[in-house]
Amino acid sequence: MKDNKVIHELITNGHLKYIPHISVDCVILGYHANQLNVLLNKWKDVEVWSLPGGYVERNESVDTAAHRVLWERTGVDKLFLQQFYTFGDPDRINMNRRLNRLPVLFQEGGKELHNWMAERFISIGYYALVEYSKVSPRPDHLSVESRWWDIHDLPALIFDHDRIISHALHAVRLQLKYQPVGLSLLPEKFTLPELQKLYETILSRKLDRRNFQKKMLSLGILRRLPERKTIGPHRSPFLYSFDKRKYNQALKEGYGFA
Amino acid sequence: MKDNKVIHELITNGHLKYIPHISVDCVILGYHANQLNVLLNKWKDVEVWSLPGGYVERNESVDTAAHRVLWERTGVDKLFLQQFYTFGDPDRINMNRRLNRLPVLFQEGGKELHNWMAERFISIGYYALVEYSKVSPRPDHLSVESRWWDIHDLPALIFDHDRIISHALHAVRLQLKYQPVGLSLLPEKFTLPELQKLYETILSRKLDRRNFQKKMLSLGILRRLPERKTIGPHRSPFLYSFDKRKYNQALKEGYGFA
DNA sequence: TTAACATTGTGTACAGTGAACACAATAATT
DNA sequence: AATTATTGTGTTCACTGTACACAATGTTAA
Repeated sequence: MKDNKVIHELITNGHLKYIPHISVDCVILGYHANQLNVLLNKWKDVEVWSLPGGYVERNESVDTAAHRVLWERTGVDKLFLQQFYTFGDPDRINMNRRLNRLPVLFQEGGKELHNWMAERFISIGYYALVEYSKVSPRPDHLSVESRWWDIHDLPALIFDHDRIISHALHAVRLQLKYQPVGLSLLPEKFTLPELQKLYETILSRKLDRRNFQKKMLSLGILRRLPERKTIGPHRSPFLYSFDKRKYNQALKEGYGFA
Repeated sequence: MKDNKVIHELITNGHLKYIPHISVDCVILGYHANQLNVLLNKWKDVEVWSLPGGYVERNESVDTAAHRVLWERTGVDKLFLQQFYTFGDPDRINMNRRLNRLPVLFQEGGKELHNWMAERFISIGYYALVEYSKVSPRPDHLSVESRWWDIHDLPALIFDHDRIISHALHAVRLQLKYQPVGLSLLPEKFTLPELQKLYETILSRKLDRRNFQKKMLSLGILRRLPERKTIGPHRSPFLYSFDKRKYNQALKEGYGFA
């Protein structure tokens, strides 16, 4: 198989290309059907899933590495990608060891292997918010499958990846308080009820429709379009789009704090 | 010299003990005379200063490494130490290159050296708040001097350490909004005006005395003592101490967000 | 002894924000 | 034209933060 050759090359010579002991893990959040999803990869030979991650090239910025991983796993680029925490416990690799046998990385013919990829890694966590429909999940060489999972109904995860995900969710909820969210999660034109459902999904709680509208409009990052959206036997809501200049300004400066 | 022997050992064999390419930098903030200070080390042979930092042992948690650095440089332990960002630009090492000659790490007899310590480092930033008087700054083996600097009047700093410091200051100010600050910066007993001056110093702006008192007391982390402090020809303010249980609870849970 | 002064302790008034709630407008169906 | 579900807009109220007033107090100077 071609993949196996790539893996072998990575295991034997990867340490020349990449910085050892450092990895980047991306919590890629997609929004669909009022549900918040995380993109996960299934490992080749064991029943565990993991966050899309990667290594940092010897002369590459960590931010760039995170963007590269995102691009390689989703085909999406130029996205809001936020570093949120660095996980540096030496035991993190053993945390969720419910595996009955070791992944290919760590063994060969039943014998435990020692290569640079099986050693301790300090992982820098990033989260991204992507439009679900624009993403075509692609597994990496170590994985057989890549797909979305409901963030509240996750499969068995490797290492401390469950902890990384909750950390990321916490960071996203915090962001919601003082920075805009939605540009990369909604289509170009959207209604206020649609935006509200996104917020409710991220926060896992209901918001008051009227207060939400007032608040969002007062932020000044939305532009009401002359069109409305037909949604059935009810009043048609206005369509809105983000004022990208003001959106990015709010993203940079925040609006929760004086 | 003994130091030179230690340095030589570190340069030649350090990579066996420590994880390469990873460092920890601590922004240690001390408060004194209504001034916020940062602890800096002066490098041995060049006119630059740097943050106290260190490396992560092969089987050591990153958090532990940060605590160890703090302990080694200040003699203080069991402190509130907060990871705030990881700096991973490959060029960060060259950012403030106003050096006319390279530090000893990077050269020997005029020739540029290539050892593990002179390579690229990804640095995990921590900040700590310490009581100024309890600290006895101790230079590490690479430094000749260790002392406090006014955070608003810093000397020439190596690498991107100026950027790390502003990041840290930003993080501390954010913490002030939703977590208590002061337990490690003030003596056991203190007055409300003293606490207020600490807040004003961190935020670099004046606060209203009356509103500040109301706010602080409403948080429920202070205990008024029966004593007062004599401060001169004026009314004597009450002394307070932190209710450590409630303080730590507020530190954990925060109070700015519901 | 007492007046002056700087500083602290406590209280009040007002504006702005978020939360709870009321009602009219509207788009399709009956 | 009536029905129904949903949206757009407005009102009320409690709470928080901000601005400001005044009395209490510890020392110094007259």
